[in-house]
Amino acid sequence: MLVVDDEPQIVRALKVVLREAGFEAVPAETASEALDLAAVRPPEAAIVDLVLPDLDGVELTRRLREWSEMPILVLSAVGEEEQKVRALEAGADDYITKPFGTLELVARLQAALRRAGRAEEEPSIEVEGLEIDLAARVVRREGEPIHLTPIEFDLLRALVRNRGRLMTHRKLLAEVWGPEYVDDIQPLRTHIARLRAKIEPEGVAGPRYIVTDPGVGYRFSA
Amino acid sequence: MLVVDDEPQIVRALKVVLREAGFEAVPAETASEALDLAAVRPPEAAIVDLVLPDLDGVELTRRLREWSEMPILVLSAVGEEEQKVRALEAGADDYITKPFGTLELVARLQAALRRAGRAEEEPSIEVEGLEIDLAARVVRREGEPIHLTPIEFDLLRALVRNRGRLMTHRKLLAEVWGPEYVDDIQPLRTHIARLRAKIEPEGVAGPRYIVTDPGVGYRFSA
DNA sequence: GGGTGGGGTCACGAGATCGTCACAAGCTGG
DNA sequence: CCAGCTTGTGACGATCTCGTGACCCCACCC
Repeated sequence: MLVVDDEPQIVRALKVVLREAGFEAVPAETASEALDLAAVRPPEAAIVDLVLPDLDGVELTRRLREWSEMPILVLSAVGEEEQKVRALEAGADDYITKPFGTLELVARLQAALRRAGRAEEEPSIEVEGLEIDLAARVVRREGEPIHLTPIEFDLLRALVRNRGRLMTHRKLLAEVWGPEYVDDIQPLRTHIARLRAKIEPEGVAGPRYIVTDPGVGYRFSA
Repeated sequence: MLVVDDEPQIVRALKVVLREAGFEAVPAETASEALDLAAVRPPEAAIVDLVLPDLDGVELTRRLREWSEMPILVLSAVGEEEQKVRALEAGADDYITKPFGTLELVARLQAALRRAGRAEEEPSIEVEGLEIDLAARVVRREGEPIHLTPIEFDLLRALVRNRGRLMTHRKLLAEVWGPEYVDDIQPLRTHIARLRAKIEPEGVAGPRYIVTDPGVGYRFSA
């Protein structure tokens, strides 16, 4: 995440906000520095202030667009319409006027990333040889695809989405079967057994991924 | 260009602005009317007011996103941050607060359209002897052209564009037949069978390309 | 009017999936 | 050590889902 601004306090604020949202901020003070940084290690997206010491943000946007399709957000204190139009026509993905809410900034950034990176953005999880792609609905063990029935997959998904955390019997039943089945524990046991038979490594004593918390529920070990 | 707003003067203003920018505005006064219109003839993009008589703009956005990836711009008089975040998280591409400049609106609309079109598909795909030219609507097996009916081709295209990923019955039905047919599974089965008869190699046990995930949908094996 | 191609509907056999049950094994507290 | 509980698991039948061939309807074209 490239952050281009010559005001240190803005950069510092953005760094904090972005880190909280799970992004790493790479700062640049000038347009030329930004272009150099982007060329060396292409960032996932750029946040560009309109006012910079050398080139302005619109021109920087244009230069970046010559070779990159990364999302670009332009920040500015002035809300003048002509500037917005120029920035957007230069290829910016969004134009945000200061003062802006940090939540809004993050939301707009994520909206831009969602648009741009649908192909690359994979909610794919890998844990020690087990690979789970929630979007594609594919599970692989050591690269080999494993076929799971709908209930098995839903069960695994519920556990993986809360990996590390304990899922009570009732929670799992409510999520997979529906809230009216929270007391039907036996089918849950059966399906956990079937799921383990498919994903757990053979020949090892005790389950590796899905561990039982006796009397309470199951958890996916992180 | 779908315009959803219950205030006639806004709709009239948008119509003029959009026509000047080269777009045709299709007006809808309520969310349900908008959903119906979009289902019958999918627009290139939608401009949605936050306040509507039936559902609010955020909910409408969510409904549209269930089956469409068209650009959606949300308009609102209130500039409250929480609303913006909700709208963007629901899948909106931009959030514009009234009063807005018409030039800005058009610029943001065009930015959204540019982004949407940027993710162009590869026009031709080949997988183990099966060659699919999306642009020319031609399919070849071992170099021999195969004739597919419109539905068969749309079905194959939807599967191939998401190869490796699972396509649920509902997704396929929404994409090929339209969102109002998401429950008509039987025709889907029939057309999958016809499509397989044309593209799958003969004499081999089990389908090579289009595999079934019982109870969930189909996937094009990668 | 007849022919043709596309697409929906139906019925039925085959197969996959799921819940139930029975039983063995393990843990726990007395 | 034993009774009582929970858990894991294999077998089995009921049920749901899928694939498929036959049929019909409709629009279009000669």
